[in-house]
Amino acid sequence: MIHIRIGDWHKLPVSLSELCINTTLRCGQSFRWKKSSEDEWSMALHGRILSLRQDSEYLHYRAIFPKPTNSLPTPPPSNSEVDEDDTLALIKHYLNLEPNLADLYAQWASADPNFKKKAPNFTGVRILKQDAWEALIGFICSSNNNISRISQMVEKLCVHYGPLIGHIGTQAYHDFPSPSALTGPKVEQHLRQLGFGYRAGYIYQTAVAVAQKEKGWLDALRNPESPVLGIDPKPAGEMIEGGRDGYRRAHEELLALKGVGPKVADCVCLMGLGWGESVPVDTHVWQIAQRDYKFGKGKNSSLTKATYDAVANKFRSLWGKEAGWAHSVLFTADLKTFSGRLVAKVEVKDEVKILKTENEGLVKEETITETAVVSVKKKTKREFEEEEEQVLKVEETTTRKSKRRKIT
DNA sequence: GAGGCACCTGATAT
DNA sequence: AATATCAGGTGCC
Repeated sequence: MIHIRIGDWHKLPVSLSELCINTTLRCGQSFRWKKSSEDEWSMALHGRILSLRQDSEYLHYRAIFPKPTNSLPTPPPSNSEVDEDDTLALIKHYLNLEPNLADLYAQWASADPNFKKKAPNFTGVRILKQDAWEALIGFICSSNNNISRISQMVEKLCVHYGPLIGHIGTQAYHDFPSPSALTGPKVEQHLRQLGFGYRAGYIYQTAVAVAQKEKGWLDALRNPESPVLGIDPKPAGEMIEGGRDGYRRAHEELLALKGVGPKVADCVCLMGLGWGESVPVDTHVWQIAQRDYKFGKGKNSSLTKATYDAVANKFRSLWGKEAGWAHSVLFTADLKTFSGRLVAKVEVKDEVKILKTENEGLVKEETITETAVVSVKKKTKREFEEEEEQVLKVEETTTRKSKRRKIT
C-alpha cells in the first residue's frame, strides 16, 4: 500500500499573456512535462508531483506528496499549510513568474520590427528556471535530435535511474537522476541499449566529470541575480557585447564537458543557470538569422563558430540583457509543432472569444482558412489527432472572419 | 580558425 | 516498399 498525500488545487492569478503553459511547457526547454489529463500537465519536481492547469484568469496548481511508509522516530511536523507555501514558492521560482512579460515583449518589440511582427501570436512564452544538471543532460540529448525523442530519452533516464515520486492513475512519475546515479560501470552500455545512440557516452562521461567536481560546482556558475530558491540575489556585473563575465566563464567551463558544444552550453546557461543574455544558435535560429536578419552572406555564409558568435552578439545588441528570452519566443514561433495551428492564445473580451491564427505575415484574411487546411495535411497522424479539435476551431473562426469580410 | 565528415535513432517524406 | 532526409550538434581530423 502506497501512502500519499494529495494536496488541494490552488490558484494564482496569471493572464495568458504573462504565462501560457501550453506553449511554455512544450517549446523544447523542459522535456519532462506530461499531459496527465485533458488540459492538465504534470511533472515530478522537488520530491512531489506538480500538476498545472490554466484558464484565462488563473494558473491552477496541485502537489502530490509521497508519504514514507516507515514512520520516523520523530515525525516532522508537516501540516498542509507549510507544504502549500513551499509549493507556491517552488512554482513562482520554477516558472520564473517575477518578470513582467508584457513589459519585456514591449521592449523587444520596440527595438526590433521582426519581433514586433512575430511575437503577438506567441505571447506568454516564459523561460523556466530549471535545475542546471537536468538541463545539462537534457540538452546533451538534444544534439541532432527532435523534441519528441529527447523527451523519451529523458523519461528513460528518470525511469531507470531516478527516484520514483508517485503515480497519477497508472502513470509513474520519477524525478531526474543525480549525477552519481549515472556513473555506474554499465551505464553507457545500458543507455546504448535504450536507444540513446552516441549520446550514451556523452552522458556517462559528463556524469562522471560532474560527480567528481566539488559539490555545488554547477550552481556556482549561476547568474547571481538568479540564484537557486531560497538564496538572495546579488548583482551580476556589467553587460557587454559578448555577455557578462560570469556568463562567459560559465559557458567556457561547460564546453569542457563531453557532448557540450557552444549551443548546448548556451542552453544550459540560459535555462539552467539564469544567464538571460545567452543565445543558443541552432539550425532553427540560424535559419531565422538568415531569413529575417540578413545573415548567410559573405563572411558569415555558414554557421561556423565565428558566425555563431556574430549571430548571438547581434541578438544581444538588439534585445539586451534578456536576449535569450526574446530569442526563445522567435524560436517557439518557428517550431513545426506550433506551425499552422491555433496558438494557445485566447483573448477574452466582453465574453467574446477571439481566436488568433499565426502566420501573421499572410495579411489577406481570405487565405487564412486555406493556410490552416494546408498545414493540417502536413501534420503527422498523431499531431493531427492531438490538435484536430483546435484546428477545427481555427477553421471555424477564419470562416467567421471571412464571412464578416464579405459583409463589410 | 575554417572546412568536412562520421555519428545513433526513429519518424517522415519521396 | 526501399531509400533519403531531418531532428534545437559535437568531436575529431
